[in-house]
Amino acid sequence: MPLPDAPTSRWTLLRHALLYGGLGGVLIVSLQLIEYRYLVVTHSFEIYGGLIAIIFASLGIWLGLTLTGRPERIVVQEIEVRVPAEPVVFSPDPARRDAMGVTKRELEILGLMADGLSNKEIADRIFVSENTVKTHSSRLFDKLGARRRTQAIHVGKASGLIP
Amino acid sequence: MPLPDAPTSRWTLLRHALLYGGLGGVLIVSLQLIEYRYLVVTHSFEIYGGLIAIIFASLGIWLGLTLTGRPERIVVQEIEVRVPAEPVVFSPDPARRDAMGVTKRELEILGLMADGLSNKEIADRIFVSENTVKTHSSRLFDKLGARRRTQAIHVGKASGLIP
DNA sequence: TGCGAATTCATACGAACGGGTGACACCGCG
DNA sequence: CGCGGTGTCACCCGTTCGTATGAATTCGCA
Repeated sequence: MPLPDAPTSRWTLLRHALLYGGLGGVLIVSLQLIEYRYLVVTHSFEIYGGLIAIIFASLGIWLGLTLTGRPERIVVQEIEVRVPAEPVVFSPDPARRDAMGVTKRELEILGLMADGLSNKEIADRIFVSENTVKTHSSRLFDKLGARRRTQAIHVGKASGLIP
Repeated sequence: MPLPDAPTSRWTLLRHALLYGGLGGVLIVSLQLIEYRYLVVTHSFEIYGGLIAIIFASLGIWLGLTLTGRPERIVVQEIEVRVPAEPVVFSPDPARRDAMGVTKRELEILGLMADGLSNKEIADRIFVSENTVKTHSSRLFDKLGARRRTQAIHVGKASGLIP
């Protein structure tokens, strides 16, 4: 109950409801068939009722245990073992750069883009005109297969071009 | 559209449960009525069978819920998480989110932004209009102190809002 | 049950962005 | 020396983005 995002989703609930209904229908039909064919003789009601009672009681118990979910709470404790991982200082790897045909200037602009700078701000930062930044970024987008600067940043990070 | 992200309030859950339960009940009752109208004379025991089934199923559920001792087992699983390259397996931390007053929807949009999607693509992805995405992102920029989406992504990553 | 927050949608407008093209200069290499 | 790659800059045009404003609806909570 205290878990708001319990694994028993709405779908699970619905599935159980459907399963229950379906099983009930199948049982009723099959029991009727059985009764008509083999137990129609005498005193079938007792057998019939008994079977229904037993089966549905079992089914109910199973449902009671299942519907409410397993009464066990699994607490997952994550123990983080930090392995060296990436070097803290990002090294502008020329290999990755050349592999994609990205020039130094383009990579530089990509990094400034990732820092959230606009074209104008980038232009002022590296002392070129805004148009120059545009041409660089256009070529960069071509090489990265991106259509937006955000996409270029995403690809650049995924490719290890920028930290 | 209710994607699995939505919290799906308890009320909605309850409503669906009641709906399907009610449907099942109506089905059973109507079936029994039909049966009663045409077969009550010769097959009245089937009604009793149904009653027995319902009663024993309820009894079984009750049994399953109460009689069977259900000790709450707390299973603590300790998992060693080795971090190779990327920082940590990112978990959407509501604390960080609340600390900056960012709503779930805004955070969701920020994440899609960081994946390089345009407003239109985000709108299509989460089934809202582009204007809605614009509204969300505007408010998000206010809260993050950003003026561009790239800047918002940068701030979001620096703040641990997004991986 | 009422209220504030959250979500949704719309319109309009200016700013930023991206594509396309053309141009010029520099540098290294054959 | 020509040639390709790179860097720089400009213009135009269409798209996308961001802002402002208003409003309706739903949700969560007291």
